[in-house]
Amino acid sequence: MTTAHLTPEVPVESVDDAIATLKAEGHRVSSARRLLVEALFAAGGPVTAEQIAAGAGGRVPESDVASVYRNLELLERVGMVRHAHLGHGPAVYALAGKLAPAYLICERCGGRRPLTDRELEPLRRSIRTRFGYEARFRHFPITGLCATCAKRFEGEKP
Amino acid sequence: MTTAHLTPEVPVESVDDAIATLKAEGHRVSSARRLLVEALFAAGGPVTAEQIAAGAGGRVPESDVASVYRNLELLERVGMVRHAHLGHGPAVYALAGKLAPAYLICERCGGRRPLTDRELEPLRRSIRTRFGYEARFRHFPITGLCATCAKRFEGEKP
DNA sequence: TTCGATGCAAATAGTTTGCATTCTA
DNA sequence: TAGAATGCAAACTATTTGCATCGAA
Repeated sequence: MTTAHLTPEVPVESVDDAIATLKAEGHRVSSARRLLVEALFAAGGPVTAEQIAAGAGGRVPESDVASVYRNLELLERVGMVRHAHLGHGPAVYALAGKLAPAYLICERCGGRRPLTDRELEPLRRSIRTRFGYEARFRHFPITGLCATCAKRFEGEKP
Repeated sequence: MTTAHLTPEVPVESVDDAIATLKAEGHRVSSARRLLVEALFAAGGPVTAEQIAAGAGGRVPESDVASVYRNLELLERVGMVRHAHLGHGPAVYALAGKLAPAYLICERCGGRRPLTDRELEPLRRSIRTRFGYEARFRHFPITGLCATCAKRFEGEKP
């Protein structure tokens, strides 16, 4: 694990923007890096490293998973990418701003409900006030039961 | 992954109590199972499967990791044990009631602050009211920055 | 004496690392 | 053309599974 999750987000508008940002930070731009950025834009939302390597978003010949991981880490250090663990499987990665600041995930049906910063603020404030923590909720999901499953669950276990 | 996290907790008072519970449910009691239960009681709090296999709590010769995992899963199905993922490493397991219902974990220093059900209730209520979710927070930590690190962090990134 | 439980080894998933080669700046 | 980045293979961590053997009931 790195401390990349403490990096401030650096949103990029386009592939070219991303490439320019990389160059500006003194990094080289290889075809693997360009493909990665293109795949992230094409995906538009959270994807796994494996998906990207396999050619997410229609990109056919993608690069090696090892390179994908290495470059995702670079993009994350730069702030263009963020990742989260939304369950037991592989981590998901997305361009800054394309990964919700938090997710409610149902332990029963797996349903994923993204939350906005606005929706999170009351929770954050409550935790700040009562425990002195700056809760982020970003790296792991808030697990529980969605309304539907909660109802069904009650019924099954009376 | 199983759905064991939906199992209601079945607290046990002692090793003998646990053994009796297992028998009552029709399970056999092997020395590996007894050692596992003893290790969990000796640990008193969250431990990893590896730690147990290595002989946590002073138990010297413990059993194979595979058996430890298999038996932890059994105990979890029965409700005597619960596990959580508190970070990127291995899962931690504890006897029912010995694992806090949620943890605040600092992304910076790694500090772990257990929360009580009483402390969690306002958060749960808020989420219930606003999103219709029964949030549990049990399986993954609430990540963020503890008061100390939040202060230091602000200072470093003005 | 039977079937469940064990230990061992091998498989698996996700991710990381070492290294010779390739390519960018 | 120097040094960074790549692909490939191998290592690694956490966990699961197959299977022959063992042991509890």
